[in-house]
Amino acid sequence: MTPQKKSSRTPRDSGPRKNPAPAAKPSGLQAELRQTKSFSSLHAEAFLNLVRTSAQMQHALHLKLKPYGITETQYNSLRILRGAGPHGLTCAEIGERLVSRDPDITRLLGRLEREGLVRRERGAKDRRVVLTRITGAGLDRLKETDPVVNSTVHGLLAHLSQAELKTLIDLLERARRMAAPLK
Amino acid sequence: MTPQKKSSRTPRDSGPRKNPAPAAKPSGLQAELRQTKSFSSLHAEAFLNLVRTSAQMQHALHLKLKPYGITETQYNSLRILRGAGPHGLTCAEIGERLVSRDPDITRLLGRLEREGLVRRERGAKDRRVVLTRITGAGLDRLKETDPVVNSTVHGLLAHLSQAELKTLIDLLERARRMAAPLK
DNA sequence: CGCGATTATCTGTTATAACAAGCATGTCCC
DNA sequence: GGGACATGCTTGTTATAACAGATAATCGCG
Repeated sequence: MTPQKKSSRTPRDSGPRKNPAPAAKPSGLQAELRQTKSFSSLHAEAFLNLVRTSAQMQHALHLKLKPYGITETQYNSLRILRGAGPHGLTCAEIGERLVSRDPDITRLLGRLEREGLVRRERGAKDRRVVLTRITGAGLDRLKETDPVVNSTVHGLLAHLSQAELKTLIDLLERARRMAAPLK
Repeated sequence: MTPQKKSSRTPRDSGPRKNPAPAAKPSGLQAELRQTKSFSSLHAEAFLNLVRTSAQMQHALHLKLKPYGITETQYNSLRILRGAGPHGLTCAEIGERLVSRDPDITRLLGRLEREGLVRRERGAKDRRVVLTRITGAGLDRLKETDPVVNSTVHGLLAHLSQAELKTLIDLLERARRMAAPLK
């Protein structure tokens, strides 16, 4: 039961805030989000830009992949398995290599197996592990979707110069250093 | 020799690279993902870095917010509602301002209402819309979580200089220009 | 008014994400 | 070589994301 008690406290007015920072430079994201206040710090602004840009691009890619009946994570997994070659990989290894974390590799692979894109098999040496390999159908699916992904990603970033891309990559890698690895 | 040929400034190139030889320039992300092949293009490398960095930072924030019983999107919504003041906002307006898209604002707000953090009410003038306002309890929750979010975000990016942050922000905003707005 | 088109939100349904507990090996150490 | 511990995956459960269709109110126009 939610007490839902009526708060005796009226919502504190958010009226003219007392000048928190020099809002001299109206930021682009601030306008996009129709925010009235300026960001509390450059760190916050960078973080929000990062998350928003990532979300927009992932969404764009998602829309492109949808007609092929495959999600970004599934595509990512297939790429990983193709790269791993015929030996296959364990669930843990796949998890480590995924661009963004998935706490349930088992069912992710289960879905891919149900569609015939991968095949799973208990390890012969260590019977605890399950080795997953990509199938011919999986390779075909990748062959079909690779150009879509490549051209989408390229199209999203084509307006930046090589130098700008390198700077961006460098900054992102350095930014990531303080974030704990996804576990 | 690096595959990074400096062709004339046309960003074309980045054709399929079959070169299985060890990459001359081992990128940081490539090592992180234990990839054997080099990235097919700078665009792909930038995209993957972007998505991964965003995911790691969001995950870090998620872990910090979890003890307070609130998700990132919920926190974002409450911030938006606090910023909007006592007039409240419609579902559509909230959706526009969310940093990352949520296709189901109704139930997102429903969960917040169930916890007493927001209150909803049909618009008097236009009875189609539902105006949502933050409650006292919602403001309290924000007061509790704001320092956590601020310090987390700050901690994640504190090792970058102001100039680097500004460059990063600028590049992200420019990168975003080609991505369709989240809808 | 009344009809159709539009807008804004809600509901139903399915799929996936997240977390926690469980089960089957494998390893180590006495 | 047998029991405690570690490892690797699976299963159960709940919450949330995603999408499509339904519902309700408003607006434009004759």
